[in-house]
Amino acid sequence: MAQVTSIRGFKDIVPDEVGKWHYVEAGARSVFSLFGIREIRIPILEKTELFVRGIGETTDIVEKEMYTFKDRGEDLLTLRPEATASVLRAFIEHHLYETDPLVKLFTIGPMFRRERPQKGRFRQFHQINVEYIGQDDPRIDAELIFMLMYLLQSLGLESLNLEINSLGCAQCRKPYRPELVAYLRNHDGELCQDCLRRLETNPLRIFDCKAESCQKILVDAPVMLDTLCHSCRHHFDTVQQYLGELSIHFTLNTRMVRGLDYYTKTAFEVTAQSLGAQNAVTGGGRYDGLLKLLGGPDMPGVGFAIGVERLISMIPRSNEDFIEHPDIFIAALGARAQGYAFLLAQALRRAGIKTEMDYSPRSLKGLMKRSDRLHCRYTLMVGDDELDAKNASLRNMATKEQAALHLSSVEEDARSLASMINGNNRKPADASGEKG
RNA sequence: GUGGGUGUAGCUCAACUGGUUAGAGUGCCGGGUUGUGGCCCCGGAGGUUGAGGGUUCAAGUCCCUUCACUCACCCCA
Repeated sequence: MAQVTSIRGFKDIVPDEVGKWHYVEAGARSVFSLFGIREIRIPILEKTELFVRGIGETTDIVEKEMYTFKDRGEDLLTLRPEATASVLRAFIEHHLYETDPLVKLFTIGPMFRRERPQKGRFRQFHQINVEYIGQDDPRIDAELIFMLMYLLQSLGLESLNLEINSLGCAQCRKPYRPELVAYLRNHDGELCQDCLRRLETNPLRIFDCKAESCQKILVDAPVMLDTLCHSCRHHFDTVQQYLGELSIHFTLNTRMVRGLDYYTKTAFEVTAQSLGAQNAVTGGGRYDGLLKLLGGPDMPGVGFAIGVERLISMIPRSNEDFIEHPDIFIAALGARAQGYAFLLAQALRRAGIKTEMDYSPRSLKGLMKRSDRLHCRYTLMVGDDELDAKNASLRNMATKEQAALHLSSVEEDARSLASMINGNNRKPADASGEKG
């Protein structure tokens, strides 16, 4: 039979890799709790309209990357390509703005975009998403960025570049856009094919173009930052001031634009060379008009998304560092001993001891070898003889020391093994403290 | 969607210009005297060489088609 394989761009996360995922998720959750950011869980499927309105009709995501299909009725549904639109939809739907002036939310989960896979880019990928909704004080932007950098640093990531920019508000953008378009029109002979197209759809993104000819033109192009209105200017200055006081190093990238239409004012990205062409670990920014656009109250918000696969690829530790090892392996020889081992294993697990055993009749050597391969801390050796003599031996795999264990009942044996193992588990300071 | 690169054992890779039964390391299973792991030694299992077709006395190797993976463009986390 021909085997069925996974879908292109959809990856399995195998057991050896899962440890890093737990590490990242646990690290994120612990930082979020310090900042009072609460979890929200939202559906993977939404009405297509949510993303069309939220992300923008002319964006690449909406135009050609979404997994959209017709439900049995009429509704067009889409597998979410990002989380912000859904989080805001839920925020509005549950009137969360009535609960607190500033609502801080995070969510972790898979996103879907039908792009050609490459390094750091998959069709199903995962994001850690944070949104601060309700207020637009520049200190909120600064805190969000501070929190993000603190999280990345606490996960052990190095050589990251934080870039920030301001995209202005609707008012100050209005005069800027025609100015930029006019400038580019004067040079349209030198623009690449893609940029000629962008000139019509979303001229801001020409700044992202990698073609040298285009970059040359952009050197003298008018920059958004120079045309910010008074309040946007002040907002951005304050963000930078506080980042400075928090010792967050950043570079001002006046040419950074984000790919989603909803961003306003503060925009930021964290990139890393080692990621290859898809070098952004994180991106985010402010989106002050988005809630209203989605039919909610006219409230400001700011947030970011971390690409979990990209983040994980940068963690400077091996998968093995995160693999959990069993406390004890029960090496049973003989049919009766195996029966005893089976019951003892369940009792030990109930007592909180990570326990392994083997269900096939193997030699003691084979059992020891398996215990070793699993990196068990102890091996309990018990054969039919020991069972009769009520005496098994417990081997410390690291020190090779063996101690005799008097057997009575399964429950009793589990209890004494558990206390022996937990006893040796204790740190010296703890142990001395409890001895008295 | 467009280009480049690569598909051989579970994993990492060999196999001169086409030439016997496609190899090695690692992992897995077993053994090295009776019941003690890591090191060493020996043995074993495991491949339709991604798939399909073609050229040839002969194809892992050459040609065509197709699929997958991968990197880049594009785009973004």
